[in-house]
Amino acid sequence: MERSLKEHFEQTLQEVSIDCAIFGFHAGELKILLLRWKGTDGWSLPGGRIYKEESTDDAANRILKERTGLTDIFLQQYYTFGNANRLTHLSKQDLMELLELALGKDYFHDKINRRVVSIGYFALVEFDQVQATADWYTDEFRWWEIPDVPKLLFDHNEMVVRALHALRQQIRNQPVGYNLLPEKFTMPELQRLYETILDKQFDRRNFQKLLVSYDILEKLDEKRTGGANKSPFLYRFNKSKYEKAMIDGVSFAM
Amino acid sequence: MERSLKEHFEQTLQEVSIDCAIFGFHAGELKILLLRWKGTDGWSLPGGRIYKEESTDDAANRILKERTGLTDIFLQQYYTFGNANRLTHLSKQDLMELLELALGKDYFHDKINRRVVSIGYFALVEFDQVQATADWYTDEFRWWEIPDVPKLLFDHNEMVVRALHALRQQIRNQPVGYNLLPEKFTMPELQRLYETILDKQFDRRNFQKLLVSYDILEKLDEKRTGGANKSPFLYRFNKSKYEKAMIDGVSFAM
DNA sequence: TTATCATTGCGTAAATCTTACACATAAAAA
DNA sequence: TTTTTATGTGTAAGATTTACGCAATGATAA
Repeated sequence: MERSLKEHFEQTLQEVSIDCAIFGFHAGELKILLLRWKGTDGWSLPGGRIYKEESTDDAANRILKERTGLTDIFLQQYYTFGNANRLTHLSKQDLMELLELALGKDYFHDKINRRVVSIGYFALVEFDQVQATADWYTDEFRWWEIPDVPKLLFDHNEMVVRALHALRQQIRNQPVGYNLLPEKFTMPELQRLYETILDKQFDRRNFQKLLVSYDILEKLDEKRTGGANKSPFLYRFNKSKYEKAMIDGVSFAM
Repeated sequence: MERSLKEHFEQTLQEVSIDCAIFGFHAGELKILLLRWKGTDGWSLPGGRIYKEESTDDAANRILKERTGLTDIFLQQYYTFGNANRLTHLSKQDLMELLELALGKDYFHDKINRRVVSIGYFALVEFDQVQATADWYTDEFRWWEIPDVPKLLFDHNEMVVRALHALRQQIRNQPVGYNLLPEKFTMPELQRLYETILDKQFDRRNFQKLLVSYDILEKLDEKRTGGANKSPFLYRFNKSKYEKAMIDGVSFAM
């Protein structure tokens, strides 16, 4: 009995990885950071493994730091992917060729035949702060606008869809923007962020009223000049009030 | 390079398990199914491992079937637990004694020193339909009312808290009741279910109006007699409308 | 220099949704 | 037969959300 238990456990050992959907906001568009696998045209989300002494949250933060240089940013687990066939949504042939190119012959046999569980995290980062770097597997990174995201490796398209869904869920119950916008921003910029994430237009007067009602914004005396119109005021988040609102929750019901 | 990659992967192999918070509703109370480990007084959530050919969802459904005899019930992943120390929230000493009792000497060394990632699922079941059975590790099962849940093994108290939170989130965006109530039920019974899950009282007239507005209920000609009062009408869910509402979502904002 | 254009700041009315509450009625118990 | 308890139904007040008007400002074009 004890022996069979032990064998049973060894049989059910898994590869567990973490994949991060890293969202940024730039030029009025929501973007996601993708990596291209070495010598191929296959793209995927940044990911990695969990070390022995790490929690999954620690591993996700480490991976994020390795890819973007950033620490202390918003990062949240949203779903764990464990379809038995999640590595083979491409044809096995195609996948083998890609992985062989990227990793050398030795590896792909294991990779394809072992099941992999992946914990999905999503992160919100300030676009301009990111110093992206590729990893072992990859030799290029690029920010993609959400509608332009190509067909990705493995089940990563599903990951993007679910991460986006989680982000949209998030925005309706907690404030969003602290990690996505620069320190100072205008109300139209904040609105554009919400509109982009939710893919929906809002009345600017009602939007302003609602966001001001959260009591997390400080209106500054400065204005943003340069546009061919009346200069909008700059705002910034009050960090402690913002954090309180993250805990207490808000209701964005537009 | 290829070799070190391979070694790296072997080093990061994980145990992945699934733990299920199984909620039932009986005698006006929300209850959760717990198992007692063999020869000990340590309780835990029902759980198990993932076989090679299974998806995590399949594994969760299988575990649920093994413990309750039920198939086709509401089951949803809510969080993946991966704190490095999640098996040692009891003192190592205490845990070793418990596991040795339950499993024999051979096992516990592995169990304690290897990190385990557990995918949390919660299920909603019709209490009276459940034929509960214990598993390898355990020799007793019992339904516990939520406030009475004792200190559990591992990090399972945190799991219960998070599962309950996920259930409460759920109920505010999708209808609940199909799997928790018998086929026919009265409006006060449905209200009691909502009140128990959310731990909050509602005005019965407003509750009825809101639930009726979802257009998922069929009012029957029958009444429930026996109470020392006016007999309430029986209702049942219209399955197709209920399923549509599960997809489209509802807003329970009381 | 001045008029025009695009967009912002600010405010109010209408519509909708949520909450509070009242009275008649039925089934069992006294 | 009367009392007790809880149900069935409806309406008004309050709060929130949505729709929309108009004056003001900064850049640009005339």
